[in-house]
Amino acid sequence: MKIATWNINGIKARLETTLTWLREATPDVACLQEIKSIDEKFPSEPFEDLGYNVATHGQKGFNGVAILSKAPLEDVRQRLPGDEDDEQSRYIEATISTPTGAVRVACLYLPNGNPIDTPKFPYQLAWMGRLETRVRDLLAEEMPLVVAGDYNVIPRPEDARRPDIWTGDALYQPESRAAFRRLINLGLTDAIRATEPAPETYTFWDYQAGAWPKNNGIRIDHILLSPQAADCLTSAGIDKSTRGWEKPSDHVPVWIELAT
DNA sequence: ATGCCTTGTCGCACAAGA
Repeated sequence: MKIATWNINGIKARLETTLTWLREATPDVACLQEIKSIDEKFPSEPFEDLGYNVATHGQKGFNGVAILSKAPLEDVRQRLPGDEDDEQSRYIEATISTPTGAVRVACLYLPNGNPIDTPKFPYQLAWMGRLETRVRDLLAEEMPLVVAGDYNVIPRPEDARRPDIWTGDALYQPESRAAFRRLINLGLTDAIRATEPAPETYTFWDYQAGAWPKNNGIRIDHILLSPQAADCLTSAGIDKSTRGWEKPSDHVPVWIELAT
């Protein structure tokens, strides 16, 4: 079973690109972030034509997440628990059944905490605390769990081409990196790290200042696996070439293959 | 230090992204 995640930066602007990638990569499950669309306006039909079931949690203009799955989506849950006043659409979960058992897939778009001297940074940290609580609860169910998405966290210096330029950025603050480590320390496996990809392969390159041609990238899109899922991990990768396509997203897809 | 691009918005400039 191939499970992928991609921050597409707008479904309206990226529909054809997303469809092209799906035809080439043929993931069984695709977690999408920043759909920037309300649920009613999400173009489900072209994805259904490719054989996908669609579950979305969108909002107007910003944010928004979706899960596409060739197998039926069960027990879909929208919103991250822990703050009833949080109006931002950044989280959706579903169970996907396979012949050998079920996998719980969580698709997230973790808040970008910038600028760090505004309420956005504590919102990011609080959101990460809620995520830790939710993952702890899901781990207790002992079902294979895949937590995939745009984490907006650079975990380590080697996850940036130039870590020095990120020192004042929310993505690279000691607090957000510590929160990411706390998540990992619940017992999750970072699939890309576990499979030792080529060095200096990132998942995001800014549109500005020639970041892509200079390979001035960062690794902020991650797929974290529970022990039951990590036991099934056979390969993982980053579809870097999509960044060079026409009208690209600034993120590229990350994927895993599970032997289920 | 800031903008550099890109997207979406009841556009005609601005917010937000990272």
